[in-house]
Amino acid sequence: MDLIEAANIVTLFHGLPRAQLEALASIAVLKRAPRGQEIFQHGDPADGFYAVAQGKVKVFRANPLGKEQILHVFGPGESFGEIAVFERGEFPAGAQTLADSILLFFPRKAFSEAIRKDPELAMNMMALLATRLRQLVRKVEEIGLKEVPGRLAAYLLALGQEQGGADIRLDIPKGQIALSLGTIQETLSRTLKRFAERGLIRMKGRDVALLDLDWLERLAQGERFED
Amino acid sequence: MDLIEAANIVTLFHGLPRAQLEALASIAVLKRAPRGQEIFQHGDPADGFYAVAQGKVKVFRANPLGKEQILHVFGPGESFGEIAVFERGEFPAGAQTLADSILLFFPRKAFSEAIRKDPELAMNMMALLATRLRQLVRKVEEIGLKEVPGRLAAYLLALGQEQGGADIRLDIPKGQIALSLGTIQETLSRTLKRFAERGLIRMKGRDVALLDLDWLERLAQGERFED
DNA sequence: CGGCTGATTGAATCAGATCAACTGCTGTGG
DNA sequence: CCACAGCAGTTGATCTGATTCAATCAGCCG
Repeated sequence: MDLIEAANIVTLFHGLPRAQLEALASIAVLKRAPRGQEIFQHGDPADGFYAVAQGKVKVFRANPLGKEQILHVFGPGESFGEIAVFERGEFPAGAQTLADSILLFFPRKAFSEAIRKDPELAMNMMALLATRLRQLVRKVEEIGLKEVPGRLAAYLLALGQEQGGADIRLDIPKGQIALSLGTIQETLSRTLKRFAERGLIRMKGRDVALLDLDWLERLAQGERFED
Repeated sequence: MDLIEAANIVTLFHGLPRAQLEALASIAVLKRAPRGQEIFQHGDPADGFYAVAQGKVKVFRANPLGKEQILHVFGPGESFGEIAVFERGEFPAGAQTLADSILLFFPRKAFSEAIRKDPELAMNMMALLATRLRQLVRKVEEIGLKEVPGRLAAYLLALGQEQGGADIRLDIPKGQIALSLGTIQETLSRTLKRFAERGLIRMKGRDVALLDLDWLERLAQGERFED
């Protein structure tokens, strides 16, 4: 995979003319990172942002006691750490790969110039930041307002959308899903089991079949899960 | 208060030349809203964003059961609802005044053009979105990772920064503070009492004196509150 | 065949929510 | 100026969802 090819799949760059794409590719640095590799830590000096060409990266915060809250898991085409471009300073969260990955790194200064010169790119960036903002708003809502069954239902339905069907495959370990939902592995395990017992889903290893979409939908809306 | 004067205090517009400021003021609509007024609801069609010239506005999400999570409280100079500029669609949260307020409304279309034409304004907007993102990341961390005492300590310390001293005055009702911390009034009341009993703070009505900054700091870092 | 990581299950515990009653303050109108 | 309505805040008793601690199990790879 070469730089141009990699840059091409970054959604942030969609709709840009070829020349501009090449210019961006020329400032990018290709990085390979095996599964489990740390990209940056919370508090590291932030002097650029990343895009995922291949693989999976989680962005998270952790507290001193070791508990962790995943903010988002990014896949191919998505970028993360954009805050670093506009605010000098430190990354507000850490990032680590969940699979062998290929990343593009865009140094702050060079990218900042590119964006100042190209209004189209700037608009794309603002749209991206707005989307990210919306995601986080949803996350705050989920964690602050819904109980675990509601969050799980929302997660499963989102996966269904993404994978286009009611038969889905969990793409990351359950423990990581739990951290993303603001809970822990044990609780997730129990909740999945309850879902299965009530006929909401059928589960076998990492494969899940969504059986009662209607009920899941209601749970995701915030309705209580009464057995 | 006239439009220009109002637009001048919006931090998003800081550093812009006078002419540009006037152009922006010319597309703005001045709105007065008494305390308790709803600005927009979650799900309303979003065709512009707002800035606070005077007063206080809370932005929040609520679930069907009536529970509410405040995302942020905005004061003079701050703007909210910017997502509406870049993503057509619906507001992802609701907004309501917490005090008699004067607001500026910027219609999506006109502002969108302004931003496309003025790279300086675009950079300001990106910086603003990045800041907002950082705030939300912190919020997710607080709610997902810290217990109520930790969140409260962080809130009090932030107020201390803001008001420049260890003697602070709660600027919104305690019930609203609770909703912002992802808890409820009763729990907040009890936690404040515990803080006072341990000598962390002294409280009289809405006035709070921060006595043990060190301990508060440690709590805000995520350390447990053992009595 | 161990050995490791991921996952499940059970029992005990706890922080915080809920329900309910009560206090105190403030502004309004007789 | 007092009485009363109404909201904000406090406090107590109880309940519960979720975490914690601990043990066990399943699957996979070298």
